[in-house]
Amino acid sequence: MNRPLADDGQPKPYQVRLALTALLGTLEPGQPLPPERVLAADFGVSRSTVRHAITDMVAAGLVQRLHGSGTYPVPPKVELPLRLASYTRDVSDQGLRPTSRVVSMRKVASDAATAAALDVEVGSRVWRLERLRLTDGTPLAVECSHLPVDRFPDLGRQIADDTSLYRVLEEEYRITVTRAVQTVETAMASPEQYRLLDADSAAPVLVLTRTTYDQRGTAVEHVLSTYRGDRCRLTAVLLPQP
Amino acid sequence: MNRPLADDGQPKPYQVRLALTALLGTLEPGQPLPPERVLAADFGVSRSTVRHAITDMVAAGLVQRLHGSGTYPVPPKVELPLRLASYTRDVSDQGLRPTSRVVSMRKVASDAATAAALDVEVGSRVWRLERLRLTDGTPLAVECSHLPVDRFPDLGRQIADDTSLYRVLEEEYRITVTRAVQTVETAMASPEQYRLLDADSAAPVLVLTRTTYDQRGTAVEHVLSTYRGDRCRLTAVLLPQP
DNA sequence: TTCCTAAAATGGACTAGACCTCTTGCGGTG
DNA sequence: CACCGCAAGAGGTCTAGTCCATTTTAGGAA
Repeated sequence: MNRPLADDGQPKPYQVRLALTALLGTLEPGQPLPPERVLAADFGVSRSTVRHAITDMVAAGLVQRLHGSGTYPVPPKVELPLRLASYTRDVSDQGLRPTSRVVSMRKVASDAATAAALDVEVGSRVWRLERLRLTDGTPLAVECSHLPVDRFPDLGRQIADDTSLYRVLEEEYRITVTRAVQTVETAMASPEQYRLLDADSAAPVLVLTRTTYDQRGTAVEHVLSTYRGDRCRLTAVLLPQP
Repeated sequence: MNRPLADDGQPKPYQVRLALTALLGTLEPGQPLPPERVLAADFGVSRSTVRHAITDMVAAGLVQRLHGSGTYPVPPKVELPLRLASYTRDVSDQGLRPTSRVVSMRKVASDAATAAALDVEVGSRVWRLERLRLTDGTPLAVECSHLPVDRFPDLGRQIADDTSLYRVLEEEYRITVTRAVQTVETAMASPEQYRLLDADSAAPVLVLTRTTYDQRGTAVEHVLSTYRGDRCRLTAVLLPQP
């Protein structure tokens, strides 16, 4: 098959991307795109240009690359409500199966940002709980929570895979989270992160930071979550300001 | 100056990125990074690899490229509260000067997504208002609003640069927005968009869609906004669910 | 001095290709 | 039939280079 580009003066990677997006619609489910080298020959561009286009499509969440196998269409995004609920509920509300894996759990000295958020002294002991969040077995996010050790001394023994942190706080420490401040921004993943997320090195991620407060208004937890931008969309319901 | 990489097995663009991030801290404000060709020679890598690293840093919001001039550090991000307030207020609350430019204003036939959001028939006439949002004169977002023509017949004459749409709705049509549903996701910008935004073609953007409802619960407006991911961060205050 | 122009320097957009790792599938071996 | 090994083919990484577009700068003309 030969499909040379009708060059319209737009950047070539963009033209290739449009052509590939159209091609996607004609594929059977589970069928990969033609190999990069074939596409390069067919379109009359270099393989680098094809890779540039596909990298953009990966970032846009249209396709995923499987090393050694091929480039495949991907299923639609997971919806993540911006609300004060647990990851478990957010995901299972969509009929997907949420799981968590504890990557690491240890005591560290708090850095400046964490200390400021939790209103403790810089360098004081905090738990650092790093978890991998999955939907239907596929990695969606890396979540790194920080909580003061002196308030939650036994947390290290109370957390395991698929344990809800908020449930532990409620049942073991009688703490209910009542308010949170959250920020959202884009970034590029670090190698450590995209390794855990099984994602492409060029994939943009959504970085969410959240500080959670209890019923007395005291900061309980400071979280930094890194979501695969190609696999989720945040939603929020906005109401008038006081 | 010669700073060859102490290759640690990580991807070279990542090593270069770390080295450049460190270098950033030593720069005087307003001073550019060394030219790409110089960095390539200094680090002992190809120029493509340096460009790859810098592209990641642009996406991460650390630097900006100026064609023909150099690659410069960039100021910190604009905070955008996820709340039911106007763009004007969000930006001016941070001591920045918000302006808007009407890119186009015309009547179109509504597409499926817009029709569903506004609860009108597919193909019915809607205003399509495309505006460029700027802070201190720098492009931040492209905002494309859709409103039903039959409810707002004279909107075309009532909107100009720096006009607040919500003020027109309130003063001319006695409509107050009381609720909105918003989604956030990442994407890559189209050439049209990054031209307007004066951004890099590889820059990820935050795509926000918002449907706004009036005091009677009727959908008033459907907006698709494309924000430069390197220039803003969204914030939200979360409260318990009903 | 001031202004214009041409050259130099910079980022932008590719191409062509080498070499790597990982997956897949085929064929031989037991 | 089951298993293993290997080769082909896929994506991953990186180099070296060409030519273009834009900005900056230096030098010459007025």
